[in-house]
Amino acid sequence: MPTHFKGSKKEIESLNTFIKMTRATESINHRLSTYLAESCERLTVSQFGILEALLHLGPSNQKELGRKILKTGGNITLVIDNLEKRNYVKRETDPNDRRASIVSLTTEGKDFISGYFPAHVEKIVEEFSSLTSEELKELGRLCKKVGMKENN
Amino acid sequence: MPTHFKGSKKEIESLNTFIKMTRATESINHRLSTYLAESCERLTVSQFGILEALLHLGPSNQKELGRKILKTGGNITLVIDNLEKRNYVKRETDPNDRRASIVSLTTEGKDFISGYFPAHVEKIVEEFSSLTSEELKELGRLCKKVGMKENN
DNA sequence: TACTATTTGTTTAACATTAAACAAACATGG
DNA sequence: CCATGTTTGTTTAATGTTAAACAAATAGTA
Repeated sequence: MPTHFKGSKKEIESLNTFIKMTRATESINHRLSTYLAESCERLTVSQFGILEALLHLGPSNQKELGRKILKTGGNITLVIDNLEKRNYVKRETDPNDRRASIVSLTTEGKDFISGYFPAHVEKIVEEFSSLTSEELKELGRLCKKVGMKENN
Repeated sequence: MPTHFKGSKKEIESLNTFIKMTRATESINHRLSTYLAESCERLTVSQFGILEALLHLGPSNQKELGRKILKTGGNITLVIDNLEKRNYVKRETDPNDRRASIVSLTTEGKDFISGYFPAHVEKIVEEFSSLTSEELKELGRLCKKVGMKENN
């Protein structure tokens, strides 16, 4: 559903692209999130994000994890609390800095995420299956170009 | 930060594009949301979304609004409750269907949203200013193509 | 060494978000 | 007309999300 706004060509095009981009991202995430919740009772996208980060980065402190998945400190605390409850991760005080804790995957967590990840990848490939290889690359390039705006 | 995943070319490209797309959308939304909260004390993106929809569609029931901004019924109730508290919207029972309520902008809400909206547009134009006209259109086309996947 | 600035995770408050359950109202079909 | 199915908004429970405030720990400087 395009915007009802009446403005310059540039304005309308920008608004419409923003809407399409937001819609597409939300749709994909919704589908991924639904599939995830079905595959592992009520696991959420943010919890998955932490597990994924730990799988690839290895044990990390909360600050690093927050930076990796772009969430705030308070949020990380909650998400990790809930993952701890599920016994997917454990926290240990960092011997080098007692303010910090090192978060790592438990055996259970490792088993889950390494088992699930290929299905996750499969799902994502499926989400972009309507695009050609060239289009996929171009979409990535354009998103990166837009997202880089504030890095200058 | 690209994925650490080792897989086929298609898989890696899909994952990377997904990450870029998500990152870009979140960045833009974060900046818009910050600007919005500064412009009107603690107004949230979802509240703005309802106001925007009402500005363009006129008085609507909650179901329509939920469909327009792609949020669930329970969430709409909360967001509108909070907008009502700010006296930006009002609810009236629909005379044709007593289960439903018609939500409309108050004078205050109308003043705010019609005054703020041009700045919102300006911000979005700015967010996409790194793209050429052609790129902007192409980004929109690709996002639409991806997002349409589940409409078949 | 002492003081100040910075950092790390936690807590708090307010709001968002979903799925599921529910009640009232409406629509449909026999 | 009545019974059944559907719809609309609300409530509930669980989780997410942010900014701000805070305390403990660390780093830097005089």
